[in-house]
Amino acid sequence: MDAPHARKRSAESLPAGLEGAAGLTDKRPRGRPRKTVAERDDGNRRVELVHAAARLFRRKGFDGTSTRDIATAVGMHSGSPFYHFKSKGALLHAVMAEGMQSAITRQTAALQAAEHAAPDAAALLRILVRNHFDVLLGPGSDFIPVMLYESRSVTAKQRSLLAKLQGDYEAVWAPVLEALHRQGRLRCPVKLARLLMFGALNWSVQWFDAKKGASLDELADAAMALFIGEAKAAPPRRTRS
Amino acid sequence: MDAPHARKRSAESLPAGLEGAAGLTDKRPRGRPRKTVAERDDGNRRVELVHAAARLFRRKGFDGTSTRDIATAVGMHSGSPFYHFKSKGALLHAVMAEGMQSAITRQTAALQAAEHAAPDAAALLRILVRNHFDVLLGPGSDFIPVMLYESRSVTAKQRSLLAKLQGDYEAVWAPVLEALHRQGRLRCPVKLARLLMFGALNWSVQWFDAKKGASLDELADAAMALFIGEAKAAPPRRTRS
DNA sequence: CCTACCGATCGGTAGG
DNA sequence: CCTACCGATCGGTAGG
Repeated sequence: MDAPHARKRSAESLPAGLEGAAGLTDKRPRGRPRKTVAERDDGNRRVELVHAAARLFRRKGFDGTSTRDIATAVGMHSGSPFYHFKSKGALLHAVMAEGMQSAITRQTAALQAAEHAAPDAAALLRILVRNHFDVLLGPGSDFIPVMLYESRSVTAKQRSLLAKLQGDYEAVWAPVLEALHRQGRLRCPVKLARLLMFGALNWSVQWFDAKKGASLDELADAAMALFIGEAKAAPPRRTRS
Repeated sequence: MDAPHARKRSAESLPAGLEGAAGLTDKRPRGRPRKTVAERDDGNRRVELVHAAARLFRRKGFDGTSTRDIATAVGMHSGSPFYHFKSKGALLHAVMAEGMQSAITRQTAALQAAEHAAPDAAALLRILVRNHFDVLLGPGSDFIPVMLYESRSVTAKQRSLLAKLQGDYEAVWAPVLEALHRQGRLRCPVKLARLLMFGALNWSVQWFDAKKGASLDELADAAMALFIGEAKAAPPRRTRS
């Protein structure tokens, strides 16, 4: 009978590039060193736990996932996650907060980079929409779906912390939507427009299939066409129906 | 110590009008009679269970609701729901299937009634959208939200049964959306338009608050304006910004 | 539909 | 981070 606690590294929960080099040789030149006395992996195991929790919470839901599931996924035993997180709910909050932080950073950077070249509000919206789809549906993106669909399991204190992050995320969109509204291209109160648009985008988590159907670019085009009646700045051809 | 199984009728789970008369007097003229030997309440208790399950599944989720919760809500003891349903999952399926049947019937009837008077595609879409909001957010509407947000807990066989109902529901919308697309008022592939629009509508379950903010009519107006750029057939005034 | 119950599983903890 | 464990709760059932 094999030892049930054989350490299993989950490659997919690590940033690309961190794996690969290590593991090819026994020497592990600069990778994680052999564990020595009084030396711990510090935050690394914590990061692995958060990634595993995100994947499981998304697939099975918060209530449907046991802390034992999460422990097994990173090669720990049942009680060990509580060495890193004081409760299952704290793990959920870590998933959500990290997902929001990452999304905010990403959208802010994309917008700032684009504003140098194309100060057109529709083009900026398209960037936000396209990135939003990537955050929701791209590879390794379990954090935001968990944030969106497991909010019921969050405590009141956690909820108020997350509300601040959600406000920051919305604040990135606000000036773009207001500009479009001023131009008459968004024919709808801005606040309701945002809620309805976020719904249209977020719902894709329920039906999107990466292996068939539209690509994320096509999704973004369709959403833009639906919301403000134009897919791109310069449509390659015009179809007459 | 009171008997823990004092029968508690849950008034809110009954159609309006069924309660009220009964309960005011001890004679219960025509209401549910005293239970006599070999006489059961037949389907009534079953209906109560489905309603209580819908409410609890919506508020706490399928995994977060125990069959004991449901039993207590209708004044039963822990094992009794399994006299009516063979499993917790069967109760979930009953909630979803009943919700879909009801929504399909409602939308079909509304569309048929309207087609006599106003064969305008935009007006028909507005009816579908308004009714959809009512099904999602109106009083006593827990069934469809459960259908939408607890699909993860459904078995493969149940999923295929529900997929047929979902297809029927989509079929009600299809001709309206196709007409709008032909008229150039829906600038987006019809299939993607349906998915994005349903998302925009369904997401309202997450943020709508009946006690503040927009009414269901205002929501429908905003959605119509966002999707096809017109809120009503004859806008009362035009705002220039 | 109640009573009484079962085996399984769960979040979490003490102590090392 | 493992070992060993606890009390609570869960879906479900037999037998009436």
